Amino acid sequence: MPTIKEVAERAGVSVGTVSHVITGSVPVSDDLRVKVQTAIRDLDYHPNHVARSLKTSRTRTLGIIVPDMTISFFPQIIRGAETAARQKGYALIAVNSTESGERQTEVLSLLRSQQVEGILLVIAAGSAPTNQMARLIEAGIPVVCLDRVPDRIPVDSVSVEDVTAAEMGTEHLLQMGYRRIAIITGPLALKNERRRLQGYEQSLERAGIAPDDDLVWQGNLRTEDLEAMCRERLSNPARRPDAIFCTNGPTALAALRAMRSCRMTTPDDLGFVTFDELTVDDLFRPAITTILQPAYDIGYKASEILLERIETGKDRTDVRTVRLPATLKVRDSSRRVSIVKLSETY
Amino acid sequence: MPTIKEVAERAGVSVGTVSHVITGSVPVSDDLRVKVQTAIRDLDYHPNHVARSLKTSRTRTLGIIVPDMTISFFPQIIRGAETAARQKGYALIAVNSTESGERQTEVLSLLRSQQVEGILLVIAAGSAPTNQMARLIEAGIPVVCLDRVPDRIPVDSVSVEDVTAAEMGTEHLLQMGYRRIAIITGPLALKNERRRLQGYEQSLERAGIAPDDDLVWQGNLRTEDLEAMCRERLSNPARRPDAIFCTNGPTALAALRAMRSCRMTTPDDLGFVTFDELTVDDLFRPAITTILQPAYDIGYKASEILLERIETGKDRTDVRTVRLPATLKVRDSSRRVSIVKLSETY
DNA sequence: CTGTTAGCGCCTTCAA
DNA sequence: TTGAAGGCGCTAACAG
Repeated sequence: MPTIKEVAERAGVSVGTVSHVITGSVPVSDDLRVKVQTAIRDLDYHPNHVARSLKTSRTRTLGIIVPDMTISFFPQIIRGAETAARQKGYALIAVNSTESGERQTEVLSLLRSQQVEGILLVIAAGSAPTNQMARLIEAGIPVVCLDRVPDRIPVDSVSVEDVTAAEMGTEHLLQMGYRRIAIITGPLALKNERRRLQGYEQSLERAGIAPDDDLVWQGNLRTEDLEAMCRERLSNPARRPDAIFCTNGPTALAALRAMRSCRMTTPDDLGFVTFDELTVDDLFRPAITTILQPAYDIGYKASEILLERIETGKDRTDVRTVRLPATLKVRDSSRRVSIVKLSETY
Repeated sequence: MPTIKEVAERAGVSVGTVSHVITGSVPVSDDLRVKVQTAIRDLDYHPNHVARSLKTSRTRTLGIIVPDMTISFFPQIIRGAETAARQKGYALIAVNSTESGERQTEVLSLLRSQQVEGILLVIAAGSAPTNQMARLIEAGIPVVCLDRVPDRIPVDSVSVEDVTAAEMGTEHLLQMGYRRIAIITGPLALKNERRRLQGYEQSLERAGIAPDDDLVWQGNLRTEDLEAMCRERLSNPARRPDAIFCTNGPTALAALRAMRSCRMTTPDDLGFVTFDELTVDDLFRPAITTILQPAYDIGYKASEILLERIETGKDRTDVRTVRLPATLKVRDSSRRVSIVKLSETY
């Protein structure tokens, strides 16, 4: 790898001049500039970003930590964040925490060592991130939380309007005539899961339906556990709900698998609404009624806020909390099937 | 951010000693080591990776460039690559080329500037990467190509057994009784697309079916274009195929959309087989018969090869070409429907 | 406008 | 076993 010195030699100028050409910070005569540019091309010179960063203590790099890139919600966020970062000349490093608190600590440390100038964080479900985040912020590294917002820690965050979104889904099911609506949540340690539960409860209350603990199914994020829980809950016909509302994608997939093994289908046996797209638009059946989160926009917006923090070094005290609206995409799974139609299928 | 110097001061030792403790390269007495470790914790010190890299010219960082992380095939590759890298103590930076040659050049340059020690590359469809890659390799930066393998350039690569996989899909359709099998490919500038086409042709030939140019539908990777092409091809009943074989996921989605707008379904009107999973296992209908690529393994293996190159600085001349086997997952879309059954549906 | 030079934070001889 | 010092490649004064 050629260095700035070699470029200078080849162009017959000093390293200072080469640096001036590269950064554009100081005017250089046309003559020399051309010579330098030629040398750069001839040598296939790429400025050593590492050395530059050491000198300027600016890496122009952001980091983003997501639980698992193979869940389609997250790559969309990353793409949005990447686009916003690139527009400001920043690069984005994406890493997975594999939903593990321990691993999250590792990658956080990795990103710090890499001297990223700011971090976008989707908190791992299995983490108690309080200290970590506090230390980061104390160290002057801005953090913006996405999707999952921690309790009690004053930190910038971008997520969906959880309560409203959950109300939207629940009210839609109510309108379609469902009355015994079960909600399947992820870990209630996550604030956004609690908020979605809250939206559900508010809608029921408003509709004059008494809360029923039997219909609140709290799960973790492990597919097998979730599926087993759903199977068990569905196996008792007496207590069975007439509709299911899932607060996230993995939960919904587990619920659908459980329904299949119980030989139940939607909407024939159960109405069904979930957060997050499970498959590719509505090419496939059953077409699931879905609360769509603007994942790309969440990433984009979070990146913008982070960059603003970085570039203005703004006051830590005014925490920004952005909530973007979700949209309800009504499909087949929430269409109420009449009793007549139901009996016909037998 | 505290520096090694501050740690040294607080521990009452020299920076050299602190460095020795951190790297473990030189023995340090228990007494001083404990003091140093305490100071590190107290100060929440994280070694500056940038400075270390400058000194050692080792970043222990790999880069991976994919066309688009929101296509589910690629995150799986990334996860595999990340896991292999982590096991060797390397970090992985993932970036998107947005399927653009220009952007690919940019991110390649970015990764070089970031001093990554090796690059995993899924070539963007719109790129003529010959020079780029040659220069990288010349500069001593190892590259391993994944999935899409360039022509003519001797470079390590890991991909699926394209020919065999395509034969597998085609033969399955033949066995199910289909005879007019159309193939929809991506850009044939991509070698793996050509190889898949080749597998298809070989299978037809072996079955004594004459090649029919009318049944080879070459597309690009833009959804709208692909869909329009499929719609047009399907609109002429006389020349219509009885089955469709798609060489990649985006193509398959476009084909299915086109079929829907032509009011055709699979398997009723057309048999259907594609490379790559389109939706979540077989929860949804139509359940598409799929050639599954071991995406995670491809990423993992590529990472291993790259790391081997880096750590052994092995001879460039012995190019490694790894082909992993695909598997055929038979589902509904390739089940031949009898004429009787077909007429029943009307 | 151009050249010279002092570090950025760290690791690694080398000497003690 | 410890400490002192040079230098990785670059930028940003500063001097010319």
